Amino acid sequence: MLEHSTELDRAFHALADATRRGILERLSRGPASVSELAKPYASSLAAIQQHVQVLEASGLVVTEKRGRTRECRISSDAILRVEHWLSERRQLWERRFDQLERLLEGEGNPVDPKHSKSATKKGKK
Amino acid sequence: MLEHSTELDRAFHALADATRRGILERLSRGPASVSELAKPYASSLAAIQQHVQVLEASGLVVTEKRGRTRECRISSDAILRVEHWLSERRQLWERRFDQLERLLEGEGNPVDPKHSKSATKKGKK
DNA sequence: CAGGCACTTAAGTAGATACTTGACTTTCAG
DNA sequence: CTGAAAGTCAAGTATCTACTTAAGTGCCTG
Repeated sequence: MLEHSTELDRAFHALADATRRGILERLSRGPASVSELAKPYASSLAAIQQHVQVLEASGLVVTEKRGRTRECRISSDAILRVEHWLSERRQLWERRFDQLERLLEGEGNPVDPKHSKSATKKGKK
Repeated sequence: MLEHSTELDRAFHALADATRRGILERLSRGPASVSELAKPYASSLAAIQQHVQVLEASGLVVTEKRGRTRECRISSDAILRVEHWLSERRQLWERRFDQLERLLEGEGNPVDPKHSKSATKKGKK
């Protein structure tokens, strides 16, 4: 993977770091400046600013310069797009799994009880 | 971040690679062996196997050795946990945002039309 | 049981990453 | 105007990562 960085690449990469997730947690409680974001951490301000840049490049965070400070905010839209990618894959798999289960039940075969919970909550069609 | 790798760290890191996301997409359509997963890619089998190891370490994929092949499957549970982390942060932010908006409306102040869509769908209390 | 298939392990490498320190640039307060 | 505050930019460095090739290991098949 040394090539085209998609939005998802950047978003997941941004999320794959505990410091950046911590910044997102802080921002989920309201906007903050770079130095406010840096306070909980031992690292240098420059390090946190670089994290903010990564978050902004990923779209998960938007920022705006206000005088000599920079206001950082979460972008729900970008987070939603990541959530959707995940839930689509998961639902595709779960749907397939449930179909298979119904098929086995129809044939009278027993089903692995380890998974039966996800089967019992389907009332579709 | 050179220290404790949490489940989220590993999951997001696993997701931050297009090849691994491709593997997940393939697995969302059903289980597969390592060499089946490798087919669409130009890389060596060893490379794909390493990706599978990363995915398994993250919990997003579970595998089971069957004879001389290894069957790989998606774990919805692990994906769900990642989805939850994201949606909780997003919802926290959206709730805060909507509260602020209601507050401003109460004072008769205009609201940034760029965001008004998320304001109009709240009828709570 | 010989040979092959499907991984697995190991070692090595080029290219990212996360951090640091230090030098600016802007802005705002006095 | 002066200086401190809040960022920003630029190197430089220690790690990490994704890949590769080469050499196993264990399980079938003929």
